[in-house]
Amino acid sequence: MAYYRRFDAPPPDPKVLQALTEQQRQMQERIILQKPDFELKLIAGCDSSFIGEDTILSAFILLTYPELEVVEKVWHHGPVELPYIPGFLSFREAPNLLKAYEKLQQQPDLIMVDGHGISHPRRLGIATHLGLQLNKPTMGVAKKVLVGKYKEPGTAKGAVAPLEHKGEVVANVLRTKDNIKPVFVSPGHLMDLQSATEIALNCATKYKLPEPTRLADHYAAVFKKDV
DNA sequence: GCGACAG
DNA sequence: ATCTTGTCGC
Repeated sequence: MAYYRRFDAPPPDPKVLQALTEQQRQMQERIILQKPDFELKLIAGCDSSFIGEDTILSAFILLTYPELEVVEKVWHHGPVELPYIPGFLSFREAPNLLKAYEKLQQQPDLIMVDGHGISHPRRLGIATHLGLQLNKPTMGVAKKVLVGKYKEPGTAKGAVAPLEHKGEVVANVLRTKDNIKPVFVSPGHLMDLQSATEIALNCATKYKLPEPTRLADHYAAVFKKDV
């Protein structure tokens, strides 16, 4: 996939891009998509926000499942090294996410990431990337499509439509709230599409975003005021 | 050749 | 992601 950049941003170094692509090709072989082999009791949601141009703040919110009660909130902020390039988001955000993750007292059974899992040009969205690095089950919930085609799902909460890319169903377009734009749910690692979709829907209360990522998004903004 | 492109 | 006002609708 060709990358694009904002008209005023400096072009990414082709050599760096090539190296990152190669790294993704290697990670791709380690991806495991399977029915979850755990009982989901604790689920974490994570998200990052930016402070200015070169500082990133990542938050992890730990919730019980299926009650969805918050039991932990942690965050970490630091410098970012790379610019945002579609298809290479994980290299920009994962380092800081890992540091935030280490601050959790309890380990989640599953991590819900704000972004894509395998619904990515090389099946290595940030959710998958993070899952591989942590060797933890992950799934992605993205607000916009990155690759693939789909037909609009029905307008009622719970309606789903497959997102296909290169002949594979890589995500489900899921309506999490009546008459509201759907989200894109994909497995990250040690997870499967069916389970990820069910979990996303079970975590959808009265908002578009399922609670784990919605709260991570919310608190990332709140924590920003503390730095 | 012309679009499209997570956060 | 972020920069930003008012505004339409439940």
